[in-house]
Amino acid sequence: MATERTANQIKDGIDREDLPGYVKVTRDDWLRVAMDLLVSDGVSEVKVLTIGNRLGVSRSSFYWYFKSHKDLLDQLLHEWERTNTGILVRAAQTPAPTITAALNNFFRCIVDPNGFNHPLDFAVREWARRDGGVRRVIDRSDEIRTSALMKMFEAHGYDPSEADIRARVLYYQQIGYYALDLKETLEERLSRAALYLYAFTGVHPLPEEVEDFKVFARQVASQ
Amino acid sequence: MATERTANQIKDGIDREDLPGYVKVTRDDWLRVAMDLLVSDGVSEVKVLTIGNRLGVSRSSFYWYFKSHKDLLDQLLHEWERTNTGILVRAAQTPAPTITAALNNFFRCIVDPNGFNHPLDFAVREWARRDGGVRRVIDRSDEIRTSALMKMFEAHGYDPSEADIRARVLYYQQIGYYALDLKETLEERLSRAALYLYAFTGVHPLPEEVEDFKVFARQVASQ
DNA sequence: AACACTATGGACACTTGTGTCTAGACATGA
DNA sequence: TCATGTCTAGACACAAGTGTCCATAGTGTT
Repeated sequence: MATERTANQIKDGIDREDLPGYVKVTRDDWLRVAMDLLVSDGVSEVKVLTIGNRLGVSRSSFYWYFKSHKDLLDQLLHEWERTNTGILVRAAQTPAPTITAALNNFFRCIVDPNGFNHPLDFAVREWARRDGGVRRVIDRSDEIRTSALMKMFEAHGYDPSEADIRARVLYYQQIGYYALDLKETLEERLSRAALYLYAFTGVHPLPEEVEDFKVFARQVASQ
Repeated sequence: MATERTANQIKDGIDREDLPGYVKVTRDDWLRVAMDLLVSDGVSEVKVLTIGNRLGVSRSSFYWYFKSHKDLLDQLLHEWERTNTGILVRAAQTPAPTITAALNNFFRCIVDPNGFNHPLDFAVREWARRDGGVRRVIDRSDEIRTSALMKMFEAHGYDPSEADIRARVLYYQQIGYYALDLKETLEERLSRAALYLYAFTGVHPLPEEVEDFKVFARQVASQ
């Protein structure tokens, strides 16, 4: 009896018989669980012990893959920097016939689960409050993001100072929305889409543009 | 030699000879330093040891005034609840001739150092992410605040659905602005005031209204 | 079948935090 | 001046975290 799990079958019940040698978990496994913890509970909960327990592996094993706890955190920050800002900037730069369509591109990447990762963004932001190094990295990213959004408004005929303000209001309110951590449903959010678009651009969106966006949002949400 | 400070002269060099009996610090001193730590470093840094060191007093003394560490945190949350939301709601309810003037009232309380305390608000928000009890308290406050702002827009002729959106954009972006923790100077912010007002209301503010606000902001900033 | 190599487990040392207990310092009032 | 009551200091116990050391479990190789 006592059907003990073999070394390669721990971890969420997924078989890992492909792993070479006497390996229970990989470096990526440590990183993945660390990232989950960072996102859901904040940097202060990213603990070697906690991750080890989740992986069903002893704490000492961690030090085979990472120099130290700080080493792990550096990797997480680097991963954030590599992904989130690039996604947002690319969305802002996507060509669009009207400002409303351009804004739709922005919101597409916001609501897409495979797009901008706000829980991660927010966790890193919180982390930055207690770590000057992180603070510097995040300041650079914010600058890059807002200036990309400003260029987006400029490309649709707003003069520089108005483009700057609208970029800020748009970006700030989006960060604020997730800072509030509201529990709205998708439909609640979508019911306000047309009015949001109007408030952000100052022009009334075409009904078909609003409808396009709603279709897209429902589609990615049901993925 | 060895000019030792007497028991009543610790704490930031302020004489405290008025304290009765053999008292070095008061309950309020513990609360005040705890609040400072909460605001500047987050709830995880509100430690009995740290506060005690800052007050120049032993840790044990803490337990004379508070039942436990959690007891202290409860007091801080209660203090936040008592102050911040009320200040914002009162600003939103202040009578105003135009929507621009009403918005100026809102921003007045935002920039006033004696008004809305955003570092505290943000610290509590961060805290809520890891504490369901705090989460419930903060959700209630957000609801109260946004609905007060919505009523403010409605009172100036916006229909309910537009008032709702404009209240949300205004409140979300304000939370976002402080979430970003930008290092703008007051003049940088003021240079954008007219455009912000336009973006939030959809109507161009009168020059004298903008000027009124700038005068007020410079005045409270130099206090 | 012995070996080598990689990754893991467990014991240990150290640090930092909370909370408890008890002796004692200090002002005040009789 | 001496007792009283209020606050404080220091020692202790305990828990949870990081990091180190070394033995050893498995795999793959010869």
